[in-house]
Amino acid sequence: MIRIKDIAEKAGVSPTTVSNVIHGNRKKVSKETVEKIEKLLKDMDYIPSMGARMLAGGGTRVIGVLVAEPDGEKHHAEGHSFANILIRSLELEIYRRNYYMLLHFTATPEEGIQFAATWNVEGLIILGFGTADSIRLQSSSHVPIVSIDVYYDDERMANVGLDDRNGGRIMTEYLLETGHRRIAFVSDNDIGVDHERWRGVCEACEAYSDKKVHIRHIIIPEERRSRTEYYEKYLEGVSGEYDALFFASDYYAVEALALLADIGVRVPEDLSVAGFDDTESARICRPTLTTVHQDVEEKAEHAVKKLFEFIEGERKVSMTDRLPVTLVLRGSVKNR
Amino acid sequence: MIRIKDIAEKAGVSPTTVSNVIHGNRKKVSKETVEKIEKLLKDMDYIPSMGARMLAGGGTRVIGVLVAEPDGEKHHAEGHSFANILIRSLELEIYRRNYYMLLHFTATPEEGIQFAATWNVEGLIILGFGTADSIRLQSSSHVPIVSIDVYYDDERMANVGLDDRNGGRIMTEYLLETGHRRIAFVSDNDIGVDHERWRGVCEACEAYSDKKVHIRHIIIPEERRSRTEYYEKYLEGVSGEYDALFFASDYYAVEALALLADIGVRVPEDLSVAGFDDTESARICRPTLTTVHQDVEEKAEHAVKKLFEFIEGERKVSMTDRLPVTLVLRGSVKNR
DNA sequence: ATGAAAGCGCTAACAA
DNA sequence: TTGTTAGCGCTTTCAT
Repeated sequence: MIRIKDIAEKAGVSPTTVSNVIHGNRKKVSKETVEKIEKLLKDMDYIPSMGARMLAGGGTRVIGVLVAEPDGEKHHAEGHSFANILIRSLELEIYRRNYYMLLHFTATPEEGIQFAATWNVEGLIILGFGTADSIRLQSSSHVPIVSIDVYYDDERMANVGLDDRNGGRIMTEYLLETGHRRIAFVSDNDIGVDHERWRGVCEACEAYSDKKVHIRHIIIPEERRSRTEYYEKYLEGVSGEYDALFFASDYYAVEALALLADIGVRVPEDLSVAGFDDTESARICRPTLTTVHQDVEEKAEHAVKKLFEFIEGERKVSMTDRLPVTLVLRGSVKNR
Repeated sequence: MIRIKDIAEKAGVSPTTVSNVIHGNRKKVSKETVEKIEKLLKDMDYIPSMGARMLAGGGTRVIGVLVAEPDGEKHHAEGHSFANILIRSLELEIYRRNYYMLLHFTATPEEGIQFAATWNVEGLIILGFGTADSIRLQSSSHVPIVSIDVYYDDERMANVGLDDRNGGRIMTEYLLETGHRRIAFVSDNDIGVDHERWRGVCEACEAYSDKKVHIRHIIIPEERRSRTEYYEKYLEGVSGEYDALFFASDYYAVEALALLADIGVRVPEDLSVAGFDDTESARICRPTLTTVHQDVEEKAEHAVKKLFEFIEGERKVSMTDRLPVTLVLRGSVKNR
């Protein structure tokens, strides 16, 4: 292992000078020295020791990414297929800035805090946590934190999410315009993101001229088994009761598409179906899924950008950013 | 921040003793002292400094996970939906052993090596790399490395993968038994994993009594656009030419299912379709997909277990492990 | 423009 | 069973 000291000796200068060159403090070093050292650094294949760096207090260059681990269940990991892309994009963005990503799946915020403290991370990106847990994390840690997809009562927390309400609204407007009057919004909860999407649904209906609109929010079980049981009971009658089913995620929508096909309900002829997210599956299923598009990579980029604004001491970092969503029209919705 | 020194002072002992308690060297410390220190550690909320630990040479407790970044393309990330679960399972296993996972998506092996050296990782798990890159990584780094899903010419590298050949074989045997005689194996390459699966296909056919069997290996473009174009040209005639299409991944199989539906080819009536992996999508598509099941979590567990056998100096670590696969019969294949 | 020196928190070899 | 001590490689302050 080549140390700064080794380079210094070879160059006939002091370790301080080498350190200065490494950190680009070029005002303190003569041009010739800089060049000489830089060549040596390369030739001798110098690789910094993160341990020493961390200890010496130069910053750890570690960003922690905390992913909420839904208590021992794995179905979630499968459902949220974009967590994959998100994590990848986060790492790309973090590494681009010469930082490193320490990824941890944590069941409790407390453990997450300990994790962050142990590594003395310079910043934290958290995802999948509820409001309460996110606040707990924010308040018990003093490093910059950016959360993804959380809704706070006040707007003092740094967060990047989607314009979920608008997503709910534009899809519902579209459904209304295409003649749907009995619309069910289907999600597995009524908090955070899904609550906002549902509010968007409501707003669109309230603003609509034709008041003979029926909407309902159906909450389905999150756990797959229970959900299947639920569908076995209620899916049969659904096409008589509703014109359109608007699911809070493509995952649920695609699943429903299959189950509807099983019981002979034709989509979109008998019933329209819409999703949210625009994942790969929305393009691959049949009929193709009309859905609300979100740009996951943009989300990651934005979150990292924001985190670094914090880290670099930017004063006026916006708190909650809601990235835009767009409508993607495909085959699962038809004019009535 | 609470240091070992602080705890030591409070307890009236030396830092060494505290360190010993922390590391469970209980033979060197009296029982009362252990208890006293442990209480203090908890009460004062001691959190170790990884930087200091790394520097002092007690091991970094960092495992690097290197994921090959297919040159700038993102379709891959979407396709391999199990990378998600794999990474999560890896972290869980690593953390269970009180280690930390540093995740990095790298375009070149060289960068990966630098990454590993910078952090002085105690071990490396690599995935998505080809044979050549994997060997390059193995030979230029002196930490234990376990690769996932790589095929080496010799068996000197530590690797965990699937019994891919058997997977290809059992599916093909099943197809033959159910009366299929013209079978195409479809993948986007003919190396590594896919090559093995294809060999399995061949072996099954060679061993089959009825020799009037036609098999072919079709290579489709990896890039989605080109693949779509390819399908537009050739998919039309496929049901006349083959009885069954056996795809090297569920992802491709499900995609084909949709495209076949588009052009009016009925699966399984006109043509049987099979996949490999048994991902979530195989259950959700219609018809449901007959496929070869692999256990991704087991793969992760196994890889980490193996890596730690190396780290702990185990001499007789097996080199290549091939985890079992099983047949999953669903609706996309029918008796002919 | 360059260097000397202190110290970050911890571990481990050695002493007591 | 417990303590003393010497670094690990780097950054940073203060001299020069």
